[in-house]
Amino acid sequence: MKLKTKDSNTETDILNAAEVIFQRKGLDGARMQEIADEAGINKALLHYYFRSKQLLFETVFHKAFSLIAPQIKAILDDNSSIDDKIKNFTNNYIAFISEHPYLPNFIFQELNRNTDFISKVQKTIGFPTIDKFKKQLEREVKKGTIIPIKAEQLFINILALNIFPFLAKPLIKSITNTDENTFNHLMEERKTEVSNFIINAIKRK
Amino acid sequence: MKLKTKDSNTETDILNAAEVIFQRKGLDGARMQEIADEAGINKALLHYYFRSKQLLFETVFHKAFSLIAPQIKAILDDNSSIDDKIKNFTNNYIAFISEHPYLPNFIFQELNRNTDFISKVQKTIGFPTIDKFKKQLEREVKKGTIIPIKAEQLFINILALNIFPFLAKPLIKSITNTDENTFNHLMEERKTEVSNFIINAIKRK
DNA sequence: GTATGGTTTAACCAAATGGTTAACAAAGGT
DNA sequence: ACCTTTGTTAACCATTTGGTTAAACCATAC
Repeated sequence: MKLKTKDSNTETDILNAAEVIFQRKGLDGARMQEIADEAGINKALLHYYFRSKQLLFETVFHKAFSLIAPQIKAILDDNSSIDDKIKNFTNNYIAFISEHPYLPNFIFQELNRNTDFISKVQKTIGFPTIDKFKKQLEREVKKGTIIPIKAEQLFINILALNIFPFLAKPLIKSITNTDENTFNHLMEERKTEVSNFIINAIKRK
Repeated sequence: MKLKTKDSNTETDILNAAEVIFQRKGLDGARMQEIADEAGINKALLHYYFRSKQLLFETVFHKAFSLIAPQIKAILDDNSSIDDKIKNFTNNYIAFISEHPYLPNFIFQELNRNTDFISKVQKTIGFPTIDKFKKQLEREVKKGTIIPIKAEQLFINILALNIFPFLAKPLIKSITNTDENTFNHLMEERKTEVSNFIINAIKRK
């Protein structure tokens, strides 16, 4: 028998369980019964609290996306220097994902499967645009501290180098023939490796 | 009524249809009936030719993976210089994916969902390891033409910068506020942008 | 022509799945 | 004590889904 403490009510139990199952199996692969089991409750309760699978899923997705959005916002809307943005994002993001390894896959997969999610989420979350970053970068390029590069391309590169390894984990582990520990060690190294790489790439010679 | 030409038999019709549906919806999201409709045949024929959904899926996945594997192999096992490897892969891969935009998502998603796929595929396809590339890179680093960097990290970076934009397409389009055409144009630019970026990053100053 | 073999289909089936219902339990207010 | 609201459950339901079957179709060989 499950005892409820003050901070463990059924609703958050369900959300936590749904998070685990959806991130592991995706929207289509997840079973409502499986989520109920994971939460240790009756299946009908899922519908009592969240009406439908779709709504439960959207709640989970929204929550997941809310965790990542601010970090991207930091690159685009922050007042720090380009160098600092790169260093901070690299360091913070890799640390963050190491705690939530399923998150990137979950988000990108469902974003691709259901394209209108992004417009839905865009409305509810304060969603960043690239404009400010663009101006900042143009200033730096004009100053001559940075080689000419489009803001869009640099932004893509920053995201790519940080996020991709976690999306491609099984492939990378297989090709580089590394076990879980060695992979984690590689990611740990990337906290500085990646920012050095980027800064080196855009620095004037 | 569908006429069969010499090179259009039912089996390849099914494979083509399955490719489309599986890449669009994933293993769990795809419906056998939908694949049959796409192929313009009776659902029972799917089982006549491929026994089960799982086997049909594995055939499609295997085929998809076979398209990408040789390109990765080119980085790792080729005899060309590091610079050429980067230039060629960048140029070829981006061109290739522009023709098969669903491919990367499909592969990485299912690779994450079903980890033992990779060992299955590894057995049937001549699958590259990183050893040769590692030695080549160590030689270059010792020569002093390239800054010190681990082969694993450089390899990850090359893949990341090339593959990630296609995985993150919906997010990127949304944040950079670009339409389909502009996105494609950005990718076209990356054919040279990415290799310059990488080479700049690893070149001795 | 008709026997033979692979190919294709409509109809069918059992299991699984998201969702509902009605009854019951707990909690809280009066 | 009694009633109302909220939370929880077992049983149930309609539909969907992967898969099967038995009969029909059709080319080719005899």
